[in-house]
Amino acid sequence: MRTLDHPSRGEMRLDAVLAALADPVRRTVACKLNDAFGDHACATFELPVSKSTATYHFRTLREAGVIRQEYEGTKIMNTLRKDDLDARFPGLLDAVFAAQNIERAEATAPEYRD
Amino acid sequence: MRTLDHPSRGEMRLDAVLAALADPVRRTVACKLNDAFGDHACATFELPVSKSTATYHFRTLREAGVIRQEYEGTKIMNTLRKDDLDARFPGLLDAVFAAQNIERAEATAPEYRD
DNA sequence: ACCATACTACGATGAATTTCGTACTACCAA
DNA sequence: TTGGTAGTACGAAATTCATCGTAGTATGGT
Repeated sequence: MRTLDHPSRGEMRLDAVLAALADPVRRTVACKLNDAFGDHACATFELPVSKSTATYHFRTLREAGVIRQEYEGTKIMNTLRKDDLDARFPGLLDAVFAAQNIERAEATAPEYRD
Repeated sequence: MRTLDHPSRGEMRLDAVLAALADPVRRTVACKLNDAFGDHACATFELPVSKSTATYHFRTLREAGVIRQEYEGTKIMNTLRKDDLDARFPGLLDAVFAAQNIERAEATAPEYRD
């Protein structure tokens, strides 16, 4: 059985979490996991990068503690570590997702902001 | 009179804000501006980097919209753009500062976390 | 006018990040 | 057992980032 290393709550570092979420590809992954319920295999994300680059981004998210990755047969199921993140850095994840939704809304709607 | 460019609220990008705050030196600057009241010249921060590197970090923060920089004689006064950030990305700054304080507390106290 | 102060601009350098292709492994299904 | 699927490992290239030193600019003070 293959397993992957994850940081414990206390091992999560703010540097790593912010750096993980600063990248648009990775932030998209985290947001999708937050919106969609449950687990999702890496392949279901349709990221604008190659397969090996996707592997790199998923690993970065996992090592920062943002997602949990567990083998299920030949697939890897990804889940957002929302409870752990909320316990470690309260409000951070929600604020980032809210911010992301604000920008996403702007991208498709007329711009009244400013 | 010398002036410096700042993004408007609507021009602030989440990518840039998160990247700015992901760096420990820059996050320290932002936190100090949040804690200490009012403006502060660049030189008062005692950062663990050279003067030209400090310039680079302050510029990065300004261009992301995190701080405002205004000349005052030969000095530059830095202020946290808290109102603007709160309006643009509600809760983000507070969550980051809270997270930073959690880590800072761990660094000096016995570790009961996890 | 001169000097000191506070900071910038520029160019260089090394480190880290992001990207990819190719080759590989593990697992499942027929 | 043969093949397909899902993802990794590794090495390489391109880009970005963080760092610095040196030289320079504006401002204020003496």
